[in-house]
Amino acid sequence: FMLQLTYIREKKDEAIARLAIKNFDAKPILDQVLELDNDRRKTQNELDALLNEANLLAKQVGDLYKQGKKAEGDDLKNKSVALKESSSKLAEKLKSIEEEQQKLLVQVPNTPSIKVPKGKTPEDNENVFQEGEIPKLYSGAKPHWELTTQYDLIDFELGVKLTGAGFPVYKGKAARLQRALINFFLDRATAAGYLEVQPPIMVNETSAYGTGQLPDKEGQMYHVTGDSLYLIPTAEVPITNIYRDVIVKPEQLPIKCCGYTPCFRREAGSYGKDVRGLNRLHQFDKVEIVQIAHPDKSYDTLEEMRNYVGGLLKELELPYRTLKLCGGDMSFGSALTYDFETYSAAQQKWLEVSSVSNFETFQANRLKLRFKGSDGKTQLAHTLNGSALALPRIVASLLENNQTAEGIKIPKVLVPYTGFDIIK
RNA sequence: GGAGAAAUGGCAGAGUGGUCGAUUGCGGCAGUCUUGAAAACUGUUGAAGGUAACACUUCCGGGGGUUCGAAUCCCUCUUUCUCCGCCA
Repeated sequence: FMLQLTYIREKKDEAIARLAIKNFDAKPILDQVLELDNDRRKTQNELDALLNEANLLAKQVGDLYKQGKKAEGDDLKNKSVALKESSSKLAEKLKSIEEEQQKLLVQVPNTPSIKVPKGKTPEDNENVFQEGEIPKLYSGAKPHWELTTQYDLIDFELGVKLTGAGFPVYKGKAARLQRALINFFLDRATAAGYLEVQPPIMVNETSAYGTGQLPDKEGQMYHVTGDSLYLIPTAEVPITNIYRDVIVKPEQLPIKCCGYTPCFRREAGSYGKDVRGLNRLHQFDKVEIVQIAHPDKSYDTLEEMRNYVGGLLKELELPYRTLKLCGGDMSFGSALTYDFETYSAAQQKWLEVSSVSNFETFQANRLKLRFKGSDGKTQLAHTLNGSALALPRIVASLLENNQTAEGIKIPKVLVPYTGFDIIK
């Protein structure tokens, strides 16, 4: 998760102006980065010159020994030893400069797209689309955490016994509904051209670093300390890391992958109503879509993904709205993000069910995910991802919005997957 | 888990201390020939830093060491293969 040095070097003012949209004052840190960069290049030049000299000397020493000129060879050898000392000192200096520079760089968020609205709080997000009627519920309507008990669907208490809060147990028709949603989402994604992958749900440190979970968000992941592995917070991590250190062929773009995985999040610091019922869990299921796109096409790709996710919600007959996030509400790595929210009728509030983002080169830079351009030069690709979709809040919305005096109705499109059309 | 072997460019596979960033083959790209294609022939073909462009530097699984000099020797970690054990 990093900006490119050449970009900072060439367009510092633009970077500062754009980062201001995210309410990030970049000038001091970028100035420092560039200062270190000058230092770095200067040091590297000096080091290169020394190493060059040492390499030439080594060759001469070899030649002299071959010719039997031992005394002259020994003489040069001593000179070379002295060179080595100063070069190793310089190499150390270079390393520490690079480390310092890296430490600063990873603190700088991605520059938002110029399309991103200014703002600081969720209230400043721009509602760009809304679909469906907000349903009027009958007088006995309940929030989903009461429905799940009433219909014996989800046992939160049992999850506490087995594991802890935020690890619910789905039973009977609820378990079947989970499976139905996963299959429905995967079927739609593969039909839309996404390659289904089933990745590991634990990743190593390098992968967690590659998509930016480390070093900053370490506390948000479950860490398996014995083997130094992390439980994935989203399938984005393993799926995107498939392309770490890969140079793809330009004709392969766009690359489209999807995958279902459970997701694990510690959600430290959450409390109260926000975590009630299915609103926020430590373990939940999600189908993720990921695309790797040519830089010229990535915003078209983002719109395509946005339409795709909206289509899913429409098929599920859920009222939803699409928000273009303002600078202050965007994530660290995103250049442009659309959030999808479904309306939870019984809770009378919008629930975020998907977030679709273009990371431009920010992730690719860390991942070293590149392609060979038409000019023959390798350059960074753009990465995008989105949930399509996360299950718990979809389930919450389905239960609440579709409750009737007779029972909870299942949307038509899911019936072939569930095998029932109503929960009684 | 125990014993042994190995890790080199997109792939295969040479290279065991000195002009080796690396022979060669395949693949890719460009050209010759051809109406076009194939075949054949010729050339070209890794990445990163650096430069206006060169130069130059670094990279032979990762890390460390020996040496004037390491793909090559030593240590260590990881991974893969073979055999044995265990197991959904």
